[in-house]
Amino acid sequence: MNQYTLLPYSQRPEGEFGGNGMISERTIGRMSLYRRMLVDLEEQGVQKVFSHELAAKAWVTASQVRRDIMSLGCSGSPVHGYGVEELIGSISAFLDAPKPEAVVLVGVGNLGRAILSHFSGRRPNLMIVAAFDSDPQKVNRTISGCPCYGTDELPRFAAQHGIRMGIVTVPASAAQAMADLLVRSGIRGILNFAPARLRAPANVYIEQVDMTMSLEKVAYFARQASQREALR
Amino acid sequence: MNQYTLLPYSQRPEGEFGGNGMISERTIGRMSLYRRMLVDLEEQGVQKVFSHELAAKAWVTASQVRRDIMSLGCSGSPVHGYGVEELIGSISAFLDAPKPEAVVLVGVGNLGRAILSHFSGRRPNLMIVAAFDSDPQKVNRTISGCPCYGTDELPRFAAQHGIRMGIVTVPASAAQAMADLLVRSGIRGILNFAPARLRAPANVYIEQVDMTMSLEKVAYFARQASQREALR
DNA sequence: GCCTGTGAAGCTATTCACAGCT
DNA sequence: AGCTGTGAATAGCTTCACAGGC
Repeated sequence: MNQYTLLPYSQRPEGEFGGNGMISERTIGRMSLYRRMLVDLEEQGVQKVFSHELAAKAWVTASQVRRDIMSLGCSGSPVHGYGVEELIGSISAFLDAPKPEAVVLVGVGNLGRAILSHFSGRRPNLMIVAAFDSDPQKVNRTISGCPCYGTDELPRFAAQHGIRMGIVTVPASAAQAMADLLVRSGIRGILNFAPARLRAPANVYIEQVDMTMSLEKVAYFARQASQREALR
Repeated sequence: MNQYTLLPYSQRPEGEFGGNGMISERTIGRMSLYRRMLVDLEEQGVQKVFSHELAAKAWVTASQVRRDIMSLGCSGSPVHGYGVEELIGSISAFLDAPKPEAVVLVGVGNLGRAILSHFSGRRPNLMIVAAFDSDPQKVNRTISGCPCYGTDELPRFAAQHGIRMGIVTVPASAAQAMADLLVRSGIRGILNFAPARLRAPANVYIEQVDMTMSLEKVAYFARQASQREALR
């Protein structure tokens, strides 16, 4: 048994993500979702919103919305609902760091470049400030407005800029090595697009985005749906 | 209340995805994961595997692995574990359609192109056979080995080729319209990368890949981790 | 009437724990 | 001794249902 062995919930190091009394991982995800919807509403000039309206947009139940908002410590009026601006403020105060945060990306392939351009200029408080790649052809260039360096410069760069988050878009074969490098560089959260389960010490949060798994899930359920229809 | 209103579990149209007696959505995802790991093992010449070995690779518990395999109707020997090849066969028989399936992609932007090249030639039984875009500049070209057509040709193409799955990589503002188009074209499963909650009739399965939400989750938990450390 | 806030109930997913086997 | 298969227990998440308010 090494540091990476999965422990049962009860034995995991105290304060595991989403654990005891804290707000759950699922709820955090929905907060992000609600905020996006609320920002849309605000742009449309809407000032008040009912839980069932937000629920319809987010494709969850109204109870769920009320629970989530409750866990924020926010409250609404039975007559007018929740204040859109106030809610955005509360969610942001809860989700975001006090200052904008810098993020690095490792692996400047097709997917890496797509993600660079996807996030470039999007979130002002979550910015990809540098990309890293082991291919000498790619370093010391600017890609989608983002400077690209060699992976050997990552530890120094991360320390210098106090980076806490990294995005991994290297091939599966290199993913674990890059994750280890990120962890050694002081990173505390990794968003991984490589089709490999990364392991890291318990104090590093890892979010897996597994497109192959997602596509296979869709394939399975699409087939189920077709078959059910054929039965009727 | 329209066709898109979210119903409580108990009232949803019978045979909802993952419902009654069926194998759960989570389990399906893990099947895909296990298979990938098993294929790796097979390539390394490994013939037998214990639940705890697979569990360590997939980053889940051994109980979980045994349960999942049980739900496949597969069984192993207490002495040697599970047969790698046999397990791959059972998972594939369960997950895959009898024949290779064709998939379309809508939205040939940066992300669309990245996904085209990501999946091109990868899964032999899940192939993106065509891409669609409303930009006339992009149509009638080949991108990453995949022909690109105008979105107006989608219904005909889908009907002709019996397409059941679509990948959406258009901007959020166009996503719902494209989902509607896919549904009208007979699609039964959508993998959506746009930061918008798509709605579709209950017989269409939708998998959301929300990169912004994922990144914000990572940001939140990375910050939590740092703060916990600072407390010590 | 129609909303919020929330305790209680219900449901699902995961893990425990151990019989059974070799 | 060490594994699988699985009923039972537990944990976690979502929804119900209703009091309280305007």
